Amino acid sequence: MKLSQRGEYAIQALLVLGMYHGPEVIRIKEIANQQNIPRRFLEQILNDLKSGGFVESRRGVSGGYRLERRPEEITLSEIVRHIEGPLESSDLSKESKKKLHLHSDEAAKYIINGVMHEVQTAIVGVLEAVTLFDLCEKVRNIQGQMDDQSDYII
Amino acid sequence: MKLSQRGEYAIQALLVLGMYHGPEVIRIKEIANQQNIPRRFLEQILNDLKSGGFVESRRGVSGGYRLERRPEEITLSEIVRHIEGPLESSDLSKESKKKLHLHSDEAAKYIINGVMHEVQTAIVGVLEAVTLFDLCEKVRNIQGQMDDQSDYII
DNA sequence: CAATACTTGACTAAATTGGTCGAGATTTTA
DNA sequence: TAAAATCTCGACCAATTTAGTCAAGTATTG
Repeated sequence: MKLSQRGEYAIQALLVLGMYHGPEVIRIKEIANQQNIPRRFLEQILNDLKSGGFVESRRGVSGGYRLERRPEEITLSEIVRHIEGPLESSDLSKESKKKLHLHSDEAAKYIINGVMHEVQTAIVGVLEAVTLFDLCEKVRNIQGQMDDQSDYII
Repeated sequence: MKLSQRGEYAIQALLVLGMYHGPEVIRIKEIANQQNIPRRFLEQILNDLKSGGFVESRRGVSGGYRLERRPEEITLSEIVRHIEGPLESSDLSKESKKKLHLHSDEAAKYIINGVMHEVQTAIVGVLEAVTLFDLCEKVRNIQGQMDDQSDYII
């Protein structure tokens, strides 16, 4: 599984909002600059994240975005699911009654689908376990290392 | 992760070849009919599988395809990797020296990449553990169930 | 040599991806 | 209250990928 550019940008944006999480709002332009994301594209993405209940916005001259929920309550699987579409496709193996009326191509598809469902479960397992907060921590960690060197640029 | 149609067809085709594995060769048309795969498209796919070392072919009037290796030696991860491209993208976290010269967008990308690498490892873990032989067994199983009912069609 | 089957490479239509853009609606602040 | 800054909404667009199709060729068998 590879993340689409859109997906990566979405997580980057949420990461910024997570790092500076508080009552204050952050302008789209700041996020775009800091993360080097095309501004207009980011608008679209943040809008999408808004309708997904991840962020809320304020309009007007001192407007911007902030997280709607706390970083520790936002899991990566939710984000990816919202932005890239469903992580799990319908599991045919649940409909075990139909199992007895399969043509041989259906049998093959059925079996393959079963394995792919295992794969999806594994993916969700990983993504479920990581919260936005976790990601922020990691970023803080490597930024801490950078402080030790004191030759970095932000 | 979702399989492309091409990927699903490839596995279906290999499954057929696995089920009837032996010295004999199976015609493309039979596979196409049995699995309901567009014939011309399947040609392309089998060709690809051939160059990947999964199948071998015989030309001429009694030609066809057969597995080049035994079903128990072909793992799903190999198939998917060959047909859908690399399962694992380069792991930035291995290059741990660079870790100290990251702009903040690079830091974010770096962290995200790390998690996605975990995801890929999980995916490979599942696919690695399943051989073509395993899939054949499963198909035989549900076909056995169908025999018990004796109202199925092939 | 005729029929059958794989081989190769070009071609195409439709969907997806990665953006861009214009015009409008809101809110702040001078 | 008007200007300026900011989000909002939907349409638009080019490039890439996906899912096939097709024609002409090569090999093998009977």
